[in-house]
Amino acid sequence: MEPLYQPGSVERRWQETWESEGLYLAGAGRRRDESFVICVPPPNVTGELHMGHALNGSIQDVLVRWHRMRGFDTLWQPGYDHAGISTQNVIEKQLIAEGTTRQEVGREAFLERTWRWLDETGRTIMGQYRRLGASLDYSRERFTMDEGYVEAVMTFFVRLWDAGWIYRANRIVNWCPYHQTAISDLEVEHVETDDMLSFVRYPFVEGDGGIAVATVRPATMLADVAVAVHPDDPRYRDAIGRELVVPVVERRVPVIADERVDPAFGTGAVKVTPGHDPMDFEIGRDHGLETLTVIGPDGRMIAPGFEGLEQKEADAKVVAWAEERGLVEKREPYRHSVGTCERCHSRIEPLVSPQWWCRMEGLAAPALEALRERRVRFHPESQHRFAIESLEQAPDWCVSRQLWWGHQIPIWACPDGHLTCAWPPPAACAECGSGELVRDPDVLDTWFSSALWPFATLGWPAETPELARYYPGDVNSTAREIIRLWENRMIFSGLFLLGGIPFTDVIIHSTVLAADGRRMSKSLGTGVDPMEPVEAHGADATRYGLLKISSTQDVRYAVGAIEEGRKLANKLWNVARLIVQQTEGVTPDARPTALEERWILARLDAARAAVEDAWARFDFASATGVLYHLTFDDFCDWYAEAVKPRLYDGDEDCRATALAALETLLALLHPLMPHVTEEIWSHLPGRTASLIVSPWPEPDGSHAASHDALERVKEAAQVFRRSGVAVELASEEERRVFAAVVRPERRRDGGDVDAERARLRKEIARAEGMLGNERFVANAPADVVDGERAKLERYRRELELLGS
RNA sequence: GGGCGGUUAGCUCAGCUGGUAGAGCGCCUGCCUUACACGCAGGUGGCCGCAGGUUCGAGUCCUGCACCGCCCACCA
Repeated sequence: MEPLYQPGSVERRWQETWESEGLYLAGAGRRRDESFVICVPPPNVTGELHMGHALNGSIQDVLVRWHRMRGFDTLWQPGYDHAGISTQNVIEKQLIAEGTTRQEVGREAFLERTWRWLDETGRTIMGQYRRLGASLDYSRERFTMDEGYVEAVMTFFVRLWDAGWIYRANRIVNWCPYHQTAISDLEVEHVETDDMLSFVRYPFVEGDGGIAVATVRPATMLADVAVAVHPDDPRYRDAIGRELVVPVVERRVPVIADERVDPAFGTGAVKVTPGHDPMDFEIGRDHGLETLTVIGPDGRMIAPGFEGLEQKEADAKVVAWAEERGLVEKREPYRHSVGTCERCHSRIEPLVSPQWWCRMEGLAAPALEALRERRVRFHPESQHRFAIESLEQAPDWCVSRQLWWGHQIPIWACPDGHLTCAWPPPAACAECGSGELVRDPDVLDTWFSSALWPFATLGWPAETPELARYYPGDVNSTAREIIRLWENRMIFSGLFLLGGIPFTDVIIHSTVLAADGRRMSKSLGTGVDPMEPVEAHGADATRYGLLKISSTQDVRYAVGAIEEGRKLANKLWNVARLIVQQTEGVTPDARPTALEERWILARLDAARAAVEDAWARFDFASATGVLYHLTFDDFCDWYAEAVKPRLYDGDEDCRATALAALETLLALLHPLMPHVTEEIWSHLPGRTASLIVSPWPEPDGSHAASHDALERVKEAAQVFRRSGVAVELASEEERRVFAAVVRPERRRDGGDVDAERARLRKEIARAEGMLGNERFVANAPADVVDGERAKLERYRRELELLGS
């Protein structure tokens, strides 16, 4: 064992060993009937591990390893998401770079190419999880487009259809002109954008004057079917019911009244364009207006006379036309937020198009009940409330996407237009028996399949032994932004399809921001690859650091925390060297014969309880803190220092206990820092089984009383080190420990006695002040008052020892 | 515009149901003491964002204000 712990080679070696010896497999080390199940949030097949994954992986691995040591039948389910739009984006970019398009290549060839690319280049994240030491059961890796998984997705859709919750509707959707597909509200990213706001007057058909409207998109005037004003707006009250002429197209449109119009914005009058604006679509629907379309699926104009123009060109043409006729009142710069596609950042085009929708009431109700009854609990509590609110307000789910990469919708149409929804693929139309069926070209929203992850990975809809054993699971851990997209949908689909919740606890972990507080993002260049600290400081250190900084809110990435982890690993390694070197041929055995032995066993016991409590509350930062101070302060700086002379002397009880105490320390640290603890474990005498499947330490409350005695020694040592004055100790044992810790050769004479006296006088004055306050003594809890009395007494005693 | 959270030592952050402020890093002073200089011992450093209130006592509870984040939202 070298003095400097080198994580790199050690960690890789153990990662290979653990996996090849089957210690990551579900059920490894199982000693009891209960199971503990977590499924990893399936990362995109095309993705790389980012800091959020690394934190989340650390969280899940700690819980899995802890439960495995406690004897649970653990399963940590790995796998990937096919990530419809994201993956298709990658392949489409490649095609464009090659001078072609997906349309030219064709659907079949495109899909073939995607599969080939995935096999060659995708699926890198599970390798990175391995390097982090994540003990997933890699033998069970699943993919949302696996043959069996497709069965699950199709079955889900058919069940929804049979329940009557799937319907087709022509609605205005968020249309991405680049991907040429509808995307959900949740996939739209709003960005502040600078635009021009144009005020254009629409003349009355009869009589003079007109009404001016404000618009940032003059081109959409071509599809205007009305002008709306607020019913109570005095400026326009008389205009309601009159007709206006839309410039350029010279269409006659009515002035209508609608409460959704904000009188304070612009001119207080809104042009109504149901075909190209979400609010206008609703107003149009409610007033029975026609829906006109002047923009095509590629975002270019299709209006007569404007065909093929970019919208900006069309805007200019329309404004020019109106300006020539003196209808433009003014144009001014205007900053507002514009929806963009979160994948390609194209400006979202609100377009009316036919899509498949899923009604939410029937799905949401049981999930809401489960949340309100806390059968599923989100942590922290604020996220629990958010999950409930999101479900209460969940709008119908647009499940169709005009993509190729994904699960094609299992609906077929016959020449007469009858629809058949079935799986496996039907041979004939369910209504007329026609065999000429054409399948709907759309695919399902990616989240439609992710919603099934906790049970589709276990073989559902087949009734597999895994499903019986591991469903429902226990914990799900994920990022905040995914609560509505994923968590809520897993809960309602589990309830709908299996009649039971998929897990009981949802951990919403911190978002890891860059060190300067900005978001970690590739485009900003603020991202940090988690493999960087793993290579520099080790996987153990990285896990430690990430959990140390984690909290219930966003946190800043701090290398310092990871360096602290590296120091902890090194410290542990070295104290183990000390003990291992002095205990050749000794059998570990806790023999609490001396004070320092009893004390460290009590400290280990207390730390075990604190750590268990913190893990169980998902308070990962507290747990790392407890383990850090246990190792540095208690084990190394006090216990190891106190015990050294007896260890060198060959005291058998001391040596056997030191080994036993070290073993307990290693076990407590293992879920957090598996590699360094396993490496040390392997150097201990008589060790054959891996620490992974070794039992978690049992409670042992028998030594708690030694605490006070050692605290007295600590105080005496501190006073001595500060002032050079030796405080008298009561027992032989205490004096022995004192002598071991404050070694004679290190004693220095003198010390700053005056400073120490001044400090004590100050403390005494403070305590006397408090105890002199009658109301304090009368109202404060007894232990607080007693604590102050004890402090006061001690300070006086110490002051006396220093002499005045 | 709505909702949630933050403001504590130079930096990053802990402080549970109110009891008189802590950690790590940094800085200062000693130490290469045969486990570890990725170390040991000791120390410096805070009107706990601002203003009120409740209380014997307030980072801790209440009210208002000021900044800073995040999420959500159809303001043309």
